[in-house]
Amino acid sequence: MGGFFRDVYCVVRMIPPGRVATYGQIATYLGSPHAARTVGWALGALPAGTSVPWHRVINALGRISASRSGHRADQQRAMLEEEDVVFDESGRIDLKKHGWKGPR
DNA sequence: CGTATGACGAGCC
DNA sequence: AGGCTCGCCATAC
Repeated sequence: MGGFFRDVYCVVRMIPPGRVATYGQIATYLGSPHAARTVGWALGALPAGTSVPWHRVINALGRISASRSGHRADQQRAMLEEEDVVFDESGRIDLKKHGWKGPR
């Protein structure tokens, strides 16, 4: 289709509120289990105010990785807490509890 | 067409 | 448990 990005956005849009998915999980779903970095790159290309729930995507450690070049990490955490996602003392999410199991 | 980049992941120390 | 290194993939230049 238009490209890998569009596919990434399509999958991210499927993630329901209160659930989170990892970059690798999305990459695997798209058929490229080793393209996790590219997934993160696709999300980083999203403009502010996008309809894509990019905040529901975190790394395999259950942690937010967006703090690199912008304070979006703080915003991401706030948005997730709005959806009842729980963070532990280390700022990590329990993927066993909030992890997205995929589309049904 | 070759090199560099990037919101990752798994392995090793 | 926490931090560092190498590997992988899809765009940009």
